[in-house]
Amino acid sequence: MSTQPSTQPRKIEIREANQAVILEAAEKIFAMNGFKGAATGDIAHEAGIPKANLHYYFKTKSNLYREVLKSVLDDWMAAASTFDIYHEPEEALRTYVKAKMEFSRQRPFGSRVWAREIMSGAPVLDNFLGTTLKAWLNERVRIIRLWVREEKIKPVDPHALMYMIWATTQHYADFERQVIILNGGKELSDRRYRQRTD
Amino acid sequence: MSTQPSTQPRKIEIREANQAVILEAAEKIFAMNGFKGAATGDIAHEAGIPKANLHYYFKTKSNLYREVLKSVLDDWMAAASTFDIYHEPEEALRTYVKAKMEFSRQRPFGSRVWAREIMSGAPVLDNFLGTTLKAWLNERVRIIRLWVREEKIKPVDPHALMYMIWATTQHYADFERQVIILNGGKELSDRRYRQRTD
DNA sequence: GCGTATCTTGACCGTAGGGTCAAGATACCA
DNA sequence: TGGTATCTTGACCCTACGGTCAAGATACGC
Repeated sequence: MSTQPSTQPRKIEIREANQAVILEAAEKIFAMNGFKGAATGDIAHEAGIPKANLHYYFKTKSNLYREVLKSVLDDWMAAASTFDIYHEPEEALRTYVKAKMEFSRQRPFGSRVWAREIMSGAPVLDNFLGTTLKAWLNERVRIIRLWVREEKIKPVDPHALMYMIWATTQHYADFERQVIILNGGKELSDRRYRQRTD
Repeated sequence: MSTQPSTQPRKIEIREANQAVILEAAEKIFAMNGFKGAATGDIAHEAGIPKANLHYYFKTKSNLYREVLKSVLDDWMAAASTFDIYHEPEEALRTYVKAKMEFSRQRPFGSRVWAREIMSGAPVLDNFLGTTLKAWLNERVRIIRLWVREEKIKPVDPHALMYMIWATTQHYADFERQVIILNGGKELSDRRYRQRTD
């Protein structure tokens, strides 16, 4: 992307490239220490730029934090949308769980930022949880209830099922350290969880 | 406890009472903001004492943090020990899951301190995870494998099963805010999870 | 009541951290 | 080649925070 001579829109590229670098660094530092515990200086250091430069692109720490969360949210919702690709319970759940596992594996830091945000009382995400996510969950709950009524799956509490999926998939991102230590450093296959979901 | 006139060991009582108050406040603040994000001033405020007094009982923030973790650990291990009360899978798992749910419900802050510690790379708990917990887990894994071999339960990956239990029970403490918002403020029964564990 | 040990607290210190600024460097367009 | 817009950065400011201190208050054994 940046190996081209110097023909196309450069200025914008600089801006976007820098923002991307900062966002990535921020995601990592926020994941490590939470919002209050994260230092903009540390983020800048992680991004390989001086602190003042970071503040040139993101006015405040809060702004930066919100941007990180927004970005994580997008991925989260993308994973969520896979729930509706298939109409049969087996396929739908399997696909969704797989997408969520992918998310945990590919954005462990983002996942942890999310977790920390919720643990802090969701000061920023509160609104999203109460509106978008709640609506999404209600719709999926409706679908699951339908499956149960049609006897396509064993009777389950839909909320409990969704929470269990979230909890388990998230566990591998958030508690990575614990899992790694307990497994003696090995990685895991994710096939098994999908079996247990229905 | 403190309504007695003034007959028994008072000095010690003062010390212990104050330490208890501070520890409780600390658990809450650490749960909210993590180790780096927590301010000793905030903890003191939460405990209703001046900051200097807090430092009289706990020399450093790290000391205090370690004490909180140790206390949480005790409860965690107590819950763990219920695994071995019964010898049949059904009872053993049911009891264990119930104990873990109780733990999540009664010490949500402690649970979050734990989670944050792990998410930060377990700087303090690292040693515990690698020794005590690992040993404990290995033994339970052995037991579960035995159950599978004896065909007492369906074949499962023991590690995956334990992680799922941990993840799900912990979810209710750590993501309390999310669960509450999504449920419109209602509490939950815990009966259902036990069913889904085997 | 007196002396000693413990406890309490406001004031203080040094460093760290969020954010600003103004002077220079770079890119781009004519 | 010059001019403008964007970018870069060291130095700086101010508040917050971890931790100390010393002077006073309290408890308690004698």
